[in-house]
Amino acid sequence: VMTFNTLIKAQCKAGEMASALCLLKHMSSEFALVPDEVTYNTLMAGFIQKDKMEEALELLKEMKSNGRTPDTVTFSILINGICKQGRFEEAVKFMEEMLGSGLYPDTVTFTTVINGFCKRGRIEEATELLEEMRESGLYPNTVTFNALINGFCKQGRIEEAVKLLEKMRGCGSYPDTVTFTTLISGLSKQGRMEEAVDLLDAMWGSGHYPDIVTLTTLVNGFCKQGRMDAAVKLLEEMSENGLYPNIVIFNIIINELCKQGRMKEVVKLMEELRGTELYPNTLTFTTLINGFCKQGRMEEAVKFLEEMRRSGHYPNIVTFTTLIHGFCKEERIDEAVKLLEEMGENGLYPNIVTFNTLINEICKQGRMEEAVQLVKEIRGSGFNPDVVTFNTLINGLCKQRRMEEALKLLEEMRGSGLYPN
RNA sequence: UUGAUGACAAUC
Repeated sequence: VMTFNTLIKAQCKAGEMASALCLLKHMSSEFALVPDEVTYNTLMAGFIQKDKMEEALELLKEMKSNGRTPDTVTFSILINGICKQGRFEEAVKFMEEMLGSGLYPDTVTFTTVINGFCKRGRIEEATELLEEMRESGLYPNTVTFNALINGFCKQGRIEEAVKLLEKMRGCGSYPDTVTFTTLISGLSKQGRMEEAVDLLDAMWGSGHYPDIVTLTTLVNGFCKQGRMDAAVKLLEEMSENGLYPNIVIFNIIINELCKQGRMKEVVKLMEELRGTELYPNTLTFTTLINGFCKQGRMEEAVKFLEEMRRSGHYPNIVTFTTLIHGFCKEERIDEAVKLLEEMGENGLYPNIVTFNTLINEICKQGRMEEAVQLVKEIRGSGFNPDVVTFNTLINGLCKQRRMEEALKLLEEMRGSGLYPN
């Protein structure tokens, strides 16, 4: 069983859930092995990682009907799935249900929910949960604090994030490479590159050495500031420390070249990547496709979509939305619609960004009634309009001098817990 | 053998 669990885990890690399920079938049918808690937990975690909650719950059922009892790990996995969907009330309910079945949420369970709150910018609730955790006798660890620090950084609240370092020590945990990188990322996003580099320098003395993620974070920071030279210099320095560029670094550079409209160089770079160990991934291709879309060069964008598929990478929702936006911008609506249909055929569903893209297009055509109607439908299908949705609609109305309606939407926006930016 | 934290792509 352990052997199969290991194999199943490997498939899950590779995102090959169909093969993982295949292994589950085989272990009982061909080898008369009985899957255990670990088997099911592994599979459920694999599905959650791919945002496939339904399938995870299906496995939970199967697990129970095969006489296996969900344990603390099972609950943590499912709670993670619920948090990823932003359904925190249910997550908390799940934690209570745990207690009902004699299981106690542990540090990982709490950290999962704390991280969920942080990811959605709900820091205050995350902080409350930290207190609750301590009250119930559990010790937050480095991961718990890292999640919180990341939450503050993502909101641009770096000073508060730094303050958490002291609290961290007070709780007997210590910062690690992730802690430093999280702070460096926060500083970089604010354009505070000098401080970010200071922190990098401090890492060497702390015993928590920068890793490839730290490096990519800084390279991205420099590129976004338009300081490619600084990025390249850092890459050279770091290669002396044994840190070499990976595909993420190239994705960042490709993105920057695209932003500068240097498409010839990008295409050349892509060719140079062939025959190296750096394999372009979905993000590489999507970045490139976006570059061509932004230049209005849709034929080339589509050409790379095909190349992407040929090299075994599936376009995802971001890829499709990028192309749909590109076609809309060029007023080639028929082709945009065709892509929407193709998405469905590929088992991909529009997300809020896709909808915002469509709403924007409808607004630009001055069809405000239809735009508002579409938002209603989106709501009905379980999506929450976000800040961009409202901005798009408000902008559309303002362009038509329909200020009363725009102001009404502003209120509606506030009413649904969104902060106008 | 299973669960939580940091980097890169799309919309206003």
